Amino acid sequence: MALINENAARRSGPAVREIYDALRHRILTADLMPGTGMSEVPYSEQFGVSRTPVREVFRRLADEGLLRIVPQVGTFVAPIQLRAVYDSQFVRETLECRTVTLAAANAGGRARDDLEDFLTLQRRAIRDSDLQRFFDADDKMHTYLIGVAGYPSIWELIQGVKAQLDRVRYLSLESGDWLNRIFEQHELIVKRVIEGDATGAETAMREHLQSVFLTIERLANNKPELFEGSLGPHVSNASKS
Amino acid sequence: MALINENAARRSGPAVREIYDALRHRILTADLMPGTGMSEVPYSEQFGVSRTPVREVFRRLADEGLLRIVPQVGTFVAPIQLRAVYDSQFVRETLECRTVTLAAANAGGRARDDLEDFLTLQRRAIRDSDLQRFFDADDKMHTYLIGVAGYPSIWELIQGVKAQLDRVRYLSLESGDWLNRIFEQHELIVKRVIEGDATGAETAMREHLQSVFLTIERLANNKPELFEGSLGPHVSNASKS
DNA sequence: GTCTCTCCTCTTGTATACTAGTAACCAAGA
DNA sequence: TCTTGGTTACTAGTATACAAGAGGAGAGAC
Repeated sequence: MALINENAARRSGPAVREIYDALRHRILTADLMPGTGMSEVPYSEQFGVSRTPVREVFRRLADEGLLRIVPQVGTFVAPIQLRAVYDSQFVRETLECRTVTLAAANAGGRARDDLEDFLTLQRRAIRDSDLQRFFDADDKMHTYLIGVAGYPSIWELIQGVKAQLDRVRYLSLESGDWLNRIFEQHELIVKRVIEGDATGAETAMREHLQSVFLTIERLANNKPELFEGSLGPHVSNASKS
Repeated sequence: MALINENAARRSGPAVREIYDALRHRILTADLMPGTGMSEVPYSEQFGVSRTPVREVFRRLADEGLLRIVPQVGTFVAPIQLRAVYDSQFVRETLECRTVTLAAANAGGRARDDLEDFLTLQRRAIRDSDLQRFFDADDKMHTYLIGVAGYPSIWELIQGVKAQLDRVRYLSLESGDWLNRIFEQHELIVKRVIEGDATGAETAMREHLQSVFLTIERLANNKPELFEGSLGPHVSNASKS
């Protein structure tokens, strides 16, 4: 699994790494829509390599829940499973709320400067309406906070889980005002971390992450064809053995 | 990563699945010690298959942090990285403490019966000194509690993270009295979940998981040659960009 | 004795050929 | 018209062959 080791596919040959990054990005940004057929041969031709590295990439993306490999039939872009999205949100929220608490306890003067730099980056990205750059700066800030908490490597794990959330985020194509609201939430988080207000930071982080989650539920209601599984909240399931 | 989709290697051909299970178990139980060389050819002969499925298994285990693939050189059983162990513990503790809180809120009459069944299984395993059976029942109970909380699929994620902890657990070869202590902790958790005492259940779970952690530090002190990286606790790292 | 260069062997990375299973299509019959 | 049978095309799974790099052993020079 992704924790522990540096980056997932980055250890392999250059072909694998490149193809992995490209395909993952195309899936997350919904350039490849859920359900799209993905058989190995066309992509090996497209990237100018043999089936082997493409196959390795497919396998890895399937492990991440982004592809679905059906033996002897084909490989398809996985539908967005609402259950998986809910679970991913739960994991991310639980871990990041805990780490931001620790971050607030740990943050020193240097962290203050660094965090303000991240906010500046985001402010500029909004000014230039550069969504990708904003998302990058967003990710970097979350990564940084987890590092300040003392557990930098778990960002890798969150990254994997977050893939499901990002897919929805890109699909919902949000703009303008929404970015400002996210940014204000970031400001509040940073403020409380710098102040050392652990409880307040946790609250701010939870509200932040949950507001992103609202986007998801809105999309699930508007475009149910992209999803698989019911929308209902989890029910206590005490009947399993 | 591993969340979202059912089991990791279970989707592949029978060869891959079988080899994956076998090798993973051998690594976790320290039958294959950290540092052992693992080149592809001998194992393909041993399992009577070609390099391809073995290679796929190696890559998957490398993703889990159990193998380390060095291109053009060889593949080795990964050393136990203390940092990774600490991080794994953090993730598991954070997630399971949260889920047990929810479980305590959700648990109904059926859960009560099921949980008591799990305890009975464990009691018998201890009576028979059957370590493997105890570990299995242990895992099943944790899985069940996460299911009651409403997020059954995140057990997959914890499972992956837990691999690092399990390696240490098997290496330290604990016995007798230790099992009883674990069992008592389980009893306390179950008791509080059934009572609906969310806070109490969380506390019990945290103490339970952290006690496993003590084992780790003991082993790290006794057999440092199996480990890689320093033993010190995490330090706030606010210097990263 | 020691250092260096070369070559050989072993490793993983990649390409290609072969196997086997699925599904869709089409035709023949009721 | 519907059903059923077989044929065909396509898929992923596996085996094997080849390429490229790392590392160690051994020979030679100093």
